Amino acid sequence: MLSLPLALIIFSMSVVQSIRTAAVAAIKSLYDQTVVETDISINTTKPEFEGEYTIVVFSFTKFSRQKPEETGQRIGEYLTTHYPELVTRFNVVKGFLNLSINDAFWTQFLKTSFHDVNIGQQPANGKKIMVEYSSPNTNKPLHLGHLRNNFLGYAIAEIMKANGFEVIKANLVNDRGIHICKSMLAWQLFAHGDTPATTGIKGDHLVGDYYVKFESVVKEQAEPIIDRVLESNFTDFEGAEVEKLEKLVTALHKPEVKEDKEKTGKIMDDIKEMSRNKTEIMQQAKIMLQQWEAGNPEVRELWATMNGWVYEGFDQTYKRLGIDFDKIYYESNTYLLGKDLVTKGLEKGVLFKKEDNSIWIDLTADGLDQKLLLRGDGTSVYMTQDLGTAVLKYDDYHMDQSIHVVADEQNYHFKVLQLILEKMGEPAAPGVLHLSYGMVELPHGRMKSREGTVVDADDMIVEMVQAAEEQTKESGKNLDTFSEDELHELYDIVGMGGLKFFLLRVDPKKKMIFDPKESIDLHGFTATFIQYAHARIKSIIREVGEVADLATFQYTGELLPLEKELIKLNEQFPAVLAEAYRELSPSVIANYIFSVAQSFNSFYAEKVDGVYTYAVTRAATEEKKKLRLQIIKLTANTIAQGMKLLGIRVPERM
RNA sequence: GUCUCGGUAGCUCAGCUGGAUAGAGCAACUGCCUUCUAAGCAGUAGGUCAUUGGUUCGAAUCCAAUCCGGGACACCA
Repeated sequence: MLSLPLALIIFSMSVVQSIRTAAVAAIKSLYDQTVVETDISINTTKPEFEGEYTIVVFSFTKFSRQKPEETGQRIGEYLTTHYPELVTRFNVVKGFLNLSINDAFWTQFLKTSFHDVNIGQQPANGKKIMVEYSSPNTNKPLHLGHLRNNFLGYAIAEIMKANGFEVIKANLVNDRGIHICKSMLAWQLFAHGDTPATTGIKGDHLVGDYYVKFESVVKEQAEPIIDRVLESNFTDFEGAEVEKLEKLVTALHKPEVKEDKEKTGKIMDDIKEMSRNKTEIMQQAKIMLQQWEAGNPEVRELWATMNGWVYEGFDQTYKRLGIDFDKIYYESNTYLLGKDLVTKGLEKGVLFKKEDNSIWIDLTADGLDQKLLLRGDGTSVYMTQDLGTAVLKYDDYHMDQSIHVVADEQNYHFKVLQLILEKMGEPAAPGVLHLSYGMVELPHGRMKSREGTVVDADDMIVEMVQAAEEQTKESGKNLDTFSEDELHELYDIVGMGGLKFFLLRVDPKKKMIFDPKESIDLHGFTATFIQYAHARIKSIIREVGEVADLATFQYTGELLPLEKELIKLNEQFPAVLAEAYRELSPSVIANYIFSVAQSFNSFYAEKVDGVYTYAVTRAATEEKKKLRLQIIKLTANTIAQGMKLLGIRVPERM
């Protein structure tokens, strides 16, 4: 085997990858057995054993026909003799082959990477991905749930970019429908011409206030109707509705239902919902929606004006959140698009028509139900619109993948959407991917707008930045050298970072509990902890100043444990980045960056007999100083880059 | 009812493509600031990994059943 080129190849790969390659060769040579690299299980070595990485050899005993200990011993010997530039020592415990990686491998990696501010960035792979996120309704301001969506979408887009994809960030704004008509109507009835300008209220909040007003009027007007229904007086209803209500009310009086709170609640919800639909103000809202669809100029103008207020408000919030989009779709422009598709599907025989002219798809063969795609009167439903926009987006960009960041309560909807696109043979179909994330709950349970437990996004931002300011002042730090502007920027970096990190640090798939008290905490597993580590490093770098020949320096002595540990952790960044992409999970990055910061803090603080073990400015030799400077620069770059992927800034000092 | 996701320390979460004595953070308790920032470090305590059975040299991880919790199953979006 040619040792020099091999060494070069190995130096250009990750450590784990190099070990895999070497192990495959070892097994081939020792046992004449061909194994796939992915069949080799490699873990980081437990701290109580010597070594950095461990090969699990149990599964090799099948073909080695030796005890695990012997197998490990032989592979270990092979690796140290044939790959000395990679593995210097080994030890075998049971079926675990612990490898000590050559220090030169680490220092070589360090030399080539420490100054790379774009560390982890993969070369372009020629593939295009659209990430659609945020997707707000225009009748209410953003709340905590939207924040998780926004941060997730943004971070996923960044992670995709870092993995070499071309990314289009898209926002599909739901700007039309009964919800916005509710706000418009209530504004007409009760606002006396108030605008954001005359009231000083942020546009999205003003519009949201009238939505709330609308709902309270509905509630008021529905009460007498509900009372009549409960007295079996159905004068407000007609036809099939009367029959349904009769059934519901009869059921309500059954003794077994009376005892069952859950059943009673469900029946009452049905009655309430039907009654709400009969209120005068709801009827008016429906008329307004019809007028909107008919293009009534007055309604359209009010609609444009109020949506304008909302967009101004949203833009402020997005800016504050540090979130942006490359393309904005409006449902008012796209909601009619699905109809053509449905016609096409009908011609192809994928869809079918019922007697009332409504159009359906039968998914029973796929274990799902029949699904309505077009109403009997020819108007579209939610699914029709989503089909239309999916096709439109594909026509616009021809992306390889289209990721929809949408809460997991819509899992069924997306399953159906994908299936329909597939059956229609749409080219967009294979690329559609639902990034389903769990809802954000408060310690007491779900946020409910009717109960006023919704946490407003703008309020949340203000609170977090305030908390950052208070805790900075309480910390007893010397803030004299900071200007007012610098302080405000710092509070912003810390407060916003805290909020983002808190929402991104948990696996997106899982629902999460948002405890306001905990979210304000600046200690432990938080953005602040990581930002602090970064600021500390920058402080050291400033103090050290320029060091000659750092870029070409490679340390040749022996590495101390935490020096090695930090380099090793940093070296894993590209692998972590790839995993975050595979799992579509920014939390992978968050956890990793935290462990890097933790590791640095230990490195920073270790002290024996009053002397810092890993001192940089006061290192015992010039070589150690250069080595550690490279290490901390690398660490700062990894932290900054990782946090950037999460949309979180890191301060130079704090 | 059917489908689906989850159940790990008092709390919030990692670990889940099977690997060594299950890890963090918070809360509790001990220590550590005259030397590069104590928003930190070192340590103590805290666990029938929901339960039961199975597969395996090896199970928190895979399979099955059960229990508990969330969500979905609209001519709402």
